[in-house]
Amino acid sequence: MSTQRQSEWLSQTRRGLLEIAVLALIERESTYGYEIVTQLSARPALAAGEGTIYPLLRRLRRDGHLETAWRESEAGPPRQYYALSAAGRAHLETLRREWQSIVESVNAALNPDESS
Amino acid sequence: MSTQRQSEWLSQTRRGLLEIAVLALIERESTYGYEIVTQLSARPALAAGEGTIYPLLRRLRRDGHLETAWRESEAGPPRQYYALSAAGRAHLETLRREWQSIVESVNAALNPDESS
DNA sequence: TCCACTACCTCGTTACACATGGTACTATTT
DNA sequence: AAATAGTACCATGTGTAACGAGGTAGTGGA
Repeated sequence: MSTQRQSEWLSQTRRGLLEIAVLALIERESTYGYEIVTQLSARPALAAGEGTIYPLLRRLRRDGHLETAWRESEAGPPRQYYALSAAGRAHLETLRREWQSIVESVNAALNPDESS
Repeated sequence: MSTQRQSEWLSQTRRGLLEIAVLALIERESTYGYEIVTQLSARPALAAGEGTIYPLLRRLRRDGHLETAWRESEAGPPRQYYALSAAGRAHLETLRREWQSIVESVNAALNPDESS
């Protein structure tokens, strides 16, 4: 498989966006790294390989936004499940607001004076 | 003045987004670096200092997306005006589409099954 | 003369996406 | 029994961009 080559612009833009997307996925349901990579690959704009997702997850845990628990799988190696901490939920709410603000700003720049 | 301290997340997320915003501003009307910094500072989500904008403009010119011309100012030092090249216009159209796709993907992740 | 504003620029730090490659367990095929 | 494919984790090196800090000039007013 291997994630297909993305445009350089997309690669740069994904920074931060992946964080909000991953937090949202985990908010929906506690899950693990490999599954997140698989889910994201369904959306080309957010598709990211393991070399991106695993470091991101460890970073979010390091910063106290995620809690982890090892759980066995019926078939295959054990999985490390991630869940939002209280701080993580608050963080996601902040990012939601900032994301909203970014979308408005970029759209405003793209569509000059959309009067009314 | 000096651009006020932004969140780390915003700083990372701005990558690429600044490019589309700056190209859109220049598409609207040929302008120069200092003016762009001033205009962006009106939108906190996209506010960026000179240390960010000037390198970005030079990068866009280097890649053939912008053309430049020095023009005198009635008061103050001369200004370097930027305008979109044909390649720059095409590039902006591509980014518009990719941006649209990103917004849809992130919103879909943030709002699970919004069944009409 | 000094200060503030305009307008350009460079450099060093830091952070992150990504490709590559590695380990290990399970299940299926030969 | 050995090989293969799929699952699931991880680490390292490279390249790029945002940002802060600092520097150079020109203009105009106190």
